[in-house]
Amino acid sequence: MTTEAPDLHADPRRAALLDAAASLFFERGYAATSIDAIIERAGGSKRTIYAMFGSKEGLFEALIRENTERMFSAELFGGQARPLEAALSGFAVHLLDLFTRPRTIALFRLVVAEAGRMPELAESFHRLGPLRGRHWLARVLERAQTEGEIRVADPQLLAGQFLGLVRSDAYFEIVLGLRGPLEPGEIESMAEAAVSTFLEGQRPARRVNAPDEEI
Amino acid sequence: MTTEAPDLHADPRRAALLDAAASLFFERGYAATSIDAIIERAGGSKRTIYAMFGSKEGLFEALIRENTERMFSAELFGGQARPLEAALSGFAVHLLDLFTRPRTIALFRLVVAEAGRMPELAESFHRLGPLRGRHWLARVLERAQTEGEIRVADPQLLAGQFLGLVRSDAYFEIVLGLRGPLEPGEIESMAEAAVSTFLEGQRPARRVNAPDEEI
DNA sequence: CGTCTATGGTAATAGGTATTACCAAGTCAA
DNA sequence: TTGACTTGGTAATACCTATTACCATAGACG
Repeated sequence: MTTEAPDLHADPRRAALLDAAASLFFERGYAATSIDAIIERAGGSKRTIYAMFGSKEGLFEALIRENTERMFSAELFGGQARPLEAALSGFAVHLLDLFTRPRTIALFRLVVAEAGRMPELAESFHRLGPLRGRHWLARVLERAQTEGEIRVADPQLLAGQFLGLVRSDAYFEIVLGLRGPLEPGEIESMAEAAVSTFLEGQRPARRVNAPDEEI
Repeated sequence: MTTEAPDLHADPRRAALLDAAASLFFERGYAATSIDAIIERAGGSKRTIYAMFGSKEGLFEALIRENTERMFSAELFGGQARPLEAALSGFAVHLLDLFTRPRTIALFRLVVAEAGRMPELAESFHRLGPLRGRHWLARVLERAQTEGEIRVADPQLLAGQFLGLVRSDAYFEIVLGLRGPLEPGEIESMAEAAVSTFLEGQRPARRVNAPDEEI
């Protein structure tokens, strides 16, 4: 009883139930996963689930929220902010690494699948997860503007552009299960390519100097 | 018996079943939709469904395939290819319009939800839908390279970058149900912004001429 | 006219579902 | 020891599920 968290953490029963439920929801989806199956994997009694989470949907919501918070932990979005090129590269690598992990993909699929029927769930996933990254990025872009490295009309819109550019089409394909998670080398080259296009564009005739161009 | 298509088209029973099934799957998801509910909405008998599609999954696959083909009809990806800027703008507008429609979003959610359990379904959705757009775009970029408008190392990768840039973060948010479909004005300004960043980049210090810059 | 096939309607099969109830066993503090 | 509580285990409730079987009708085709 030294410094006890109010609700979560350090309840092994609760953690076991959430773990079993997460792996089942991840592999079978929400509707196809039964409370019986969760109990069969975690042990214990259904009463415990209903006492702790109220309903199947309550269990699902708690699970999505806590997994989102754990996966998108704050350290990922706190790197150096200067110089801009390095900040963007580092952010892009973190983003690709995090977003393309199998567990992150499974979580995203689950949220997308139920987004039409559980709008608050999708909202909380976005707020606790991806939105934090976009806000951090927008702040970086705003600071770069005050230092004259870039001219920004709308930092949020520009941050959204950069996010899309980094994910490119590869994220789309991974979400669809058409390719497995990315190799570290792929992540780095995709991040470099995204930063380059974002800053310099693809029309070389208008570039003054193109530093590392192959002949 | 003049020019009869081999399997689909012009079978009103089949069309009614697929229509009812589509709207139910779209609003409830795959697992939560029952054959009984489909029959209740479309009329007829369950035997007919099993005679025509073999199983619930067969019905689902046929429905996804045919809806994908219809929504991503070829005309959308056949516009003018020159000048490059106009081609990219037109493509971006079409892409945003198509991808953010409620029916396209519902279809995508369904495919993503089952991508882990029905990989061939996701593959066929991608091949019959989004992939066609990327191939068209890659060809446009390749042609622009031969005309000297752009320098392209890997047309497919660059096409993927452009697709991500156009979708930006807005598509992500629409898929999550956080904002409704885009207004035509939004679509056009997002498309313009994407083309500009793609071609010119965001570092004005290195640009030689920036045509329409506000003071 | 008689088949043949496709369909609608109903019911059977063989389960599975979320949720609540009930009861025995354990846990903890006073 | 007493009481308050949280659990595990089992069973009941009141359905819903995909799939197959059966039968009567209806239209098509020779």
